[in-house]
Amino acid sequence: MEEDDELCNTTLDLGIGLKKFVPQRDHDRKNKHVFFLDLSIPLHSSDHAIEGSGSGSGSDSGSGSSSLKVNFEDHKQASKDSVSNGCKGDEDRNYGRKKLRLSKEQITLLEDTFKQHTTLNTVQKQTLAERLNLKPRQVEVWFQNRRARTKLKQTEVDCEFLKKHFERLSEENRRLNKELVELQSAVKMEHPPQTPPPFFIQIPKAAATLTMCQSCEKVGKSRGGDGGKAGGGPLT
DNA sequence: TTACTAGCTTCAGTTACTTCA
DNA sequence: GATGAAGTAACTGAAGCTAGT
Repeated sequence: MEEDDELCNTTLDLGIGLKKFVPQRDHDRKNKHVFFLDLSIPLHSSDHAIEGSGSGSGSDSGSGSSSLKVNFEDHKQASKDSVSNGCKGDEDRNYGRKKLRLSKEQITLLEDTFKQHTTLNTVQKQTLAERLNLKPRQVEVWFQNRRARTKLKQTEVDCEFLKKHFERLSEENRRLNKELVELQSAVKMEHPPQTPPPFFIQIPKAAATLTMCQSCEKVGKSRGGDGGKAGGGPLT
């Protein structure tokens, strides 16, 4: 019943289809066609997804015995001492591409900053980079990836919500159809000769042949059921 | 005013690397 | 120790915006 309450307090405004991407920020004015799943749902879970997600994979790992361990340990120490940036190579374009593992402290500060604003201007980026002993480019990349993770997480939450809502509507549709059939048979009993033409409420074809995005499939699989997978036809 | 260009930013998609079971 | 999956830092390319010419 908690779900019911949640639904009751929720405004649903959704659409699935192909449309022009509507820019949400001044600097985000791409006008390309994208597949969208547009929801205006104030979900508690959404907030959680944004606040509690990402980068939580214990980056402060002290294990490992490769030569890189030295770098990580050095970096950990360095970030504590604010001496080294732990960055390998002089170029941003690092062809060796040895990956830096950000320290716990660095991630904490990045996360805190991200909670305040998900994009940084040049000054903010520079300042943060100095505080973290990283290059501005690294801060920029982290924010890019963080935004991507947030978006993915949000999409998963939205898909999950849509799935539940669809199931709820399907159930209601079944119930109403059943009720209709019962009423029709009752009317038939009373007025056998003048039977009105029967009509049925059907689930829209498009809804019945929804193609699941990867995120939804993931969620569905992780829940162990059939995931509410409904057909395989592409959306039109 | 319009057209072009350079420099910047963002995003989506991908790659490469690390960690862990 | 080998291996595959998951997580994520870093890269690439496309596209939009702005300022300068």
